[in-house]
Amino acid sequence: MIAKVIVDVPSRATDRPFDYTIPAGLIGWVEIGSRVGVPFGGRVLQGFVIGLADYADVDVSKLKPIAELLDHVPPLSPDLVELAQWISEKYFCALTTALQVMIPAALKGKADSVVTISEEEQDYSWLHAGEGDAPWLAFIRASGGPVRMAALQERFPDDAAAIKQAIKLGILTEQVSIKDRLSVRKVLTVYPPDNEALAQEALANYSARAAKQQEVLRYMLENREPITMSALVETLSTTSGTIRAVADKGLITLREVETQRDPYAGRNFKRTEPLPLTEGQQAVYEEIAEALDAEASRVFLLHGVTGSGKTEVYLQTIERCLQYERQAIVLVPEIALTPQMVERFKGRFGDSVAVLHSRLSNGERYDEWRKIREGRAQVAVGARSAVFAPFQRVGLIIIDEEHESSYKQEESPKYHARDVAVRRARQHGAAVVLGSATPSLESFAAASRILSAASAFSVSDDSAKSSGGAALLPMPHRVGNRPMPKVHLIDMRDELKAGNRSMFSRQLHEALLDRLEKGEQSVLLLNRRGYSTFVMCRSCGYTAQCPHCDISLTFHQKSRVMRCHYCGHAEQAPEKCPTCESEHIRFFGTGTQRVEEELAKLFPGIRVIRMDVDTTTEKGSHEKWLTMFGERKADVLLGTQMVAKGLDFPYVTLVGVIAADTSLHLPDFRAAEKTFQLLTQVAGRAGRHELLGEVIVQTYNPEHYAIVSAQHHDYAAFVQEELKHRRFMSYPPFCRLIVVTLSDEQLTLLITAGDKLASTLRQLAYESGVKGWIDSDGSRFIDILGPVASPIPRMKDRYRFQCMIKYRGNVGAIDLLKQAISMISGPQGQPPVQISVDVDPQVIL
DNA sequence: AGCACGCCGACT
DNA sequence: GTCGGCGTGCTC
Repeated sequence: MIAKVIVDVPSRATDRPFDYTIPAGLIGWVEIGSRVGVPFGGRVLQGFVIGLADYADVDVSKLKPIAELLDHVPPLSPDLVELAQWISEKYFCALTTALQVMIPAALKGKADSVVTISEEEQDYSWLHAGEGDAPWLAFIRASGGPVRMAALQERFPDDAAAIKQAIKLGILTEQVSIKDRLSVRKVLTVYPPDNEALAQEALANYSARAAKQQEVLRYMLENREPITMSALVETLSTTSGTIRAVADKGLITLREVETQRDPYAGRNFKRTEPLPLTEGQQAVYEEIAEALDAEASRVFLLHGVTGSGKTEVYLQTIERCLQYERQAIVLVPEIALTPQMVERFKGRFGDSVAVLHSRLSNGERYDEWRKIREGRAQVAVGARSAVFAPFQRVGLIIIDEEHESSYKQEESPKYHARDVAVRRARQHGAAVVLGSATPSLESFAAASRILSAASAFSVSDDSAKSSGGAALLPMPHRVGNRPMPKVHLIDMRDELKAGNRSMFSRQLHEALLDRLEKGEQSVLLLNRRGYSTFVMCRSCGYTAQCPHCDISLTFHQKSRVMRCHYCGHAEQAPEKCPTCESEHIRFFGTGTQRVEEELAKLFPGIRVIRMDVDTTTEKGSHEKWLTMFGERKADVLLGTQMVAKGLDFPYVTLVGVIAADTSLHLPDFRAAEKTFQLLTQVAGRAGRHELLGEVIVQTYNPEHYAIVSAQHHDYAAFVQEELKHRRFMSYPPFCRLIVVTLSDEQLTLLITAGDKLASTLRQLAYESGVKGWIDSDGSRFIDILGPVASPIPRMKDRYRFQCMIKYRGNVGAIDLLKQAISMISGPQGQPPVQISVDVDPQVIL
């Protein structure tokens, strides 16, 4: 039996299966999806088995056996291995990279080796200048067994060469194995007496001086249940020493017991029952239920206005799904994965919910993952990567706020969770529900059949035969028919004309004052996308730039340090301008900070919670602020994007947007869409309950369609206008994009390679039979733009150029690109410069 | 990615 | 004469 193994080296040259024999002892254990340690080029690496075969593809004499099997149960299943293969092809990454994102970081094994002395009685004094054994050799001898290589290196850092030599000469034998980074958590547990008669007797005869010990013993005899040491200490208000003393007498037993970490341990989630559905919810529910009943892999776009009760629909469709003994995955944008959100799922489904988010420790995430794989959880709620939750039979995948760009991973593999979800659902015959108040144009186009199916959904690229597309399920009304909040646009140019130079318009000022008097709460959004805190000289215009990347340094108030977001370079902020020596160097602090100061000035005694990167980096701080706000310990919640998502506070009756336009004019074709989405989302935070809500939007572009449509809660109007622009400019959803970034330290090399890639690609496209490569009817075309300097032209001392490929229809763009790259690469496939590919990019800044 | 093999400069 | 620079090639 031969195992096809993908080794954990993410490079083009090794991105293919290598064959290994399976040692007799492991036959039957090694499966597709197994994680193994294999000898590879003189060392032992972690690898994944992606196939089993009777015969090897290479000469049998070259084969080596698998060195070890790393898990009893394979961490991946065949369907996930297949999904990884799809990801590596579609998103242009090494297969091992795709496999790695599917397992928790705790299982990313690293080689760990031990050495032993091969022949004990030899005289090795010749190894070093002195008498007898070298100190490191003596150390190994003294230990009497295998010594960890890492320990040896740490203790004898100067003898690395000698130790290596000894291994080579066969004096030392090295044994390598893969060690996981995971630690199983153990808890010291107290067990009741085995011998009750003896214990009863001891209890009666306990020395009067050991009352506490007696109490411990009595407790254990009465309760007869194992209890953790810490809990026992707490209940009897004693010390572990006392308990140990009882154990030393042999009356009770102490044992280390493996436990699961539960990040939500000790939290009681109030059980909730399904709510009666409104007519609109019911109709949507039935559509989805029908697909669940039929085990049909269908995609639904649930377009529900803010406050229309999407979550309740999710909960009830999940319940339906669970009835078929199939599992459900719920994806939520990281930032919306708040305790409020988790509570709703835990409240309905209790312990069968596993929660996966980035704030968990490696160990916690591993335990939640195991809970899923071992069938103890039926529902997984999590961010992007939860789409890989290792369920056996997925019946339903829900993607909440499907338009969020955080579903696209920006590092390799640069996958989009929405597209992966659709693909995974197809494997399992599962339904996909994409929910949003402001669907992405791509999803909306797919659902409303504006375009031919083949160009609509990313997934339909590889199967023109599948109908692609999605079914549109609208929920246009709020629960209880609550009105949408009234949105006022304030033209800030008029404010300036009227002599108001403050960042608050007179209307917003008044409204804030009003809420303060009534004791109601307000949310203030500072739309700060694309604007960071930087250092600038007011006299000469100098701005502090990173010496390695062409980008402004970000100023951190606390430490007065300027830092580069891309490479981490940091330096002290200067006292005076380094070019003109002027003292007028200004630090433009975070926008939110300035707003906070202004608020304090205008409204003395106002209680403000500020949420931005500075105040929410600490673990749990995000929750802390929101809880405080929920308890009405503040009048105003001020923040960036993060205050716009999924929050639901009954006393919020005013939402103010300080500058709606900041994201409108970014050089990104999605700028208008992002602005519309943000305004709509944040407006939805107001008046969700009994109290009516009001929204005040300050802008310099009160006639822009993105802002006007948001004012009228008119998604359809926005889409109609935006689609016109997209069609005219040939952007998604009217075509698909691939951005290829080339980077190198040498500019000349880079330019040559860039030109070569683009011309090769154009030639290939021309030859590929897309006649004239721009098809006149527009149903199929491919267009190659560039190379041009990237928006960040230099990063980490490397220059960057990019090409953009626009295409539509089944033109095999990814294959053409693959071909072109291999044509400009060397014989081993080594590219002349570093090439990184982003398929369906979300941010084109 | 690492590591070995291999062909040209400054040293005991 | 050798030690060692890192270019090229390979890892089942």
